[in-house]
Amino acid sequence: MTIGELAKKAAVNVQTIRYYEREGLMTGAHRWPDSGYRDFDDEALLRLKFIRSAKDLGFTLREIKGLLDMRVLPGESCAEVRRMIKVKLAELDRRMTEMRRLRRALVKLDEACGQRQADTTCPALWAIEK
Amino acid sequence: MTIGELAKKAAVNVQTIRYYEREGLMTGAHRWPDSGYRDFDDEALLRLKFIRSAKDLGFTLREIKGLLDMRVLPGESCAEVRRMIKVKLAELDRRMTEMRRLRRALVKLDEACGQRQADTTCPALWAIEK
DNA sequence: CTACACCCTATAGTATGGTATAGGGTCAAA
DNA sequence: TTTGACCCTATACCATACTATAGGGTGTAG
Repeated sequence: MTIGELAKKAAVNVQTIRYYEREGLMTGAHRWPDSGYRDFDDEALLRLKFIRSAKDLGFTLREIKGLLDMRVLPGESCAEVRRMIKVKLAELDRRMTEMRRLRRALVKLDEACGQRQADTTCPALWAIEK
Repeated sequence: MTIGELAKKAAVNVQTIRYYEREGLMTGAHRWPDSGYRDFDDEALLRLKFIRSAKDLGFTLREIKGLLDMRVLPGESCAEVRRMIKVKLAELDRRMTEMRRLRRALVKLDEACGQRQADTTCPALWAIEK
């Protein structure tokens, strides 16, 4: 598929795909020899969707590149990759804990809002988290 | 406490606190009349820590300002705030689902790495998520 | 009373992650 | 064969979120 088709399917800007290529996140797309047009396959679409969802989770492009590069080639040891996976899992767990904390605070604020007297002020979110 | 003490306690740069003030995230600190020095209390520290942890979760400063401003004053209705809380909760839940998905993919990659033959290549992370 | 670590404002500079534009080539339908 | 929607590279520009610097004042320990 062309870069325009890929962009449409993944709901990203064409320039963004070219930018990801420059930054080494979308690697070596096949090119048509005559026109020089890029030609993407379904794997490229999966890869691009992965990049977007990881970015949505707050990972930087550098971190996402790290995730994408987590591959062990034939003959190599996987010790290093497995160590990196451990680090990423710990980070993910830390974030999920923070998310649950914020979630609890929002629910509490909602309850406090529902029960408050008309002449009082809602508590602040930062004051709810402990 | 002075801005330097606050910065140290929250592990942020002094300039960052002044920047948050300009952007309306750290509101009206008390000032010493003679020197014009800012004077922060423990609430300011809580507020600042809240900003940092929300930022760590991938929220933009604009969104964090929205969270901080979610207050209902005496006499006002809380309907609008409660609607915003609902939106934020939905967003948080969507992100947590994505995080669990990435977590599962990482665990699977770890397993695949552990079981692979020495002459094969590890699967890619983007290919594991379905 | 001076030296040094702090504080102030204002403004400039940086990194990240795009987005837009200029200037030009390609391809398919009418 | 021309027209319009696409593609290419290179470069400029933008918003966000800081971070540093210039130029100046404050406060306290020796």
